Amino acid sequence: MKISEARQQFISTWGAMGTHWGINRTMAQVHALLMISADPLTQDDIMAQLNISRGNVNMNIRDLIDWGLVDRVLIPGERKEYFTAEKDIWKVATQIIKERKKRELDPMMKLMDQLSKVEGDKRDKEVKTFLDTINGIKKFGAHADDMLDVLVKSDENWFLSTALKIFK
Amino acid sequence: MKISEARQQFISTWGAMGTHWGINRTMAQVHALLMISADPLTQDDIMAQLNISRGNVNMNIRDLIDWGLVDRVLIPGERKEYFTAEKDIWKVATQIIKERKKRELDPMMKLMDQLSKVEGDKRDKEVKTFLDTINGIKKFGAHADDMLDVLVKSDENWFLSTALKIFK
DNA sequence: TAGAATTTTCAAAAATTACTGAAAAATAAT
DNA sequence: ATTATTTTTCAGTAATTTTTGAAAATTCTA
Repeated sequence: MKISEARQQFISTWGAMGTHWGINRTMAQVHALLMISADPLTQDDIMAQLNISRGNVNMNIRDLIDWGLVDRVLIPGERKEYFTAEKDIWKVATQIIKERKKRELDPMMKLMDQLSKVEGDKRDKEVKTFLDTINGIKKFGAHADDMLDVLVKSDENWFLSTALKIFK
Repeated sequence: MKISEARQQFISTWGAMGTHWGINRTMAQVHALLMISADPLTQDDIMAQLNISRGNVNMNIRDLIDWGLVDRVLIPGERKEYFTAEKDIWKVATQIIKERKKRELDPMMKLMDQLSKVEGDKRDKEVKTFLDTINGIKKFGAHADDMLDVLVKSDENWFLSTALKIFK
């Protein structure tokens, strides 16, 4: 397989995978392209390589920056903005975990706290089942939260080697 | 907050969350409804409670069964089929992890293996960056695979308490 | 085996989400 | 301050995904 074909394949698959993870196809493709690009790219480079419009590139790049996965790079003497992606996959993963925890787990747990205050007789089967579910999620969420914090704060080698030694 | 309102809120939020996780809104809502329902429900119950069509219920229920999150229940003497969801959230989580590993991680790793065989001079910057990315993902994926296996096979209390004791 | 109840399928419609491209805003150069 | 370059916005359009509902298939009953 030739390098150009392999690159295409990677971008396309990473994009398809994105849709399974609540990220839109194009955003994942831009990310893939930047990950395998040795040097920073401009909006025009990305437009050309992925065959998408300027507006589309602009919006997805902004989202990627919000996610902390892409950085603006200033090249001295150049007028245009350049963009580059974090290439260490462990850092990419922890960054995604950190963001999703903030955007999804935290608000979900806040809601569970509210819902667990529902009024009603706990001997009522409907109320009991509801509260059991909510409280189960609360407990699980609290554990997950703690573990993800540890995971995100630790460095790759320490975490993975320790974890595997112990759990395997 | 009254129980009926709380239930609605839970179903609606769980549904919205689903869309962030590559699951469609309705499928997540059906799952939410079944989790907080004390007794098994029929397709008609679900249609009525979520205000959706028969075909929609049918397809989403089937998907949930494929995911291993919902089971058909036979009630003696009843003609209709009943459905129920696993209520232990740890089991729900491990089931989802197991399925996603199979559907997403495994094929992705297979692709990385192929792509790492790309032909080209490793001193070429383009080739080197590509291979570094691919190999990084391979290494990361292998670790993740091992850890998820342990996680899925262990029981909740053992895993969470051991993990927290060690890593906190 | 015929008829009734229930489930499944799937083409068409609706709803949602993503993309384009041109105009406006911002930034830099002269 | 004017012009040139680049970035950003966003209304309209396109593409994709989800939902409906009625017909077909299946399953059960007698």
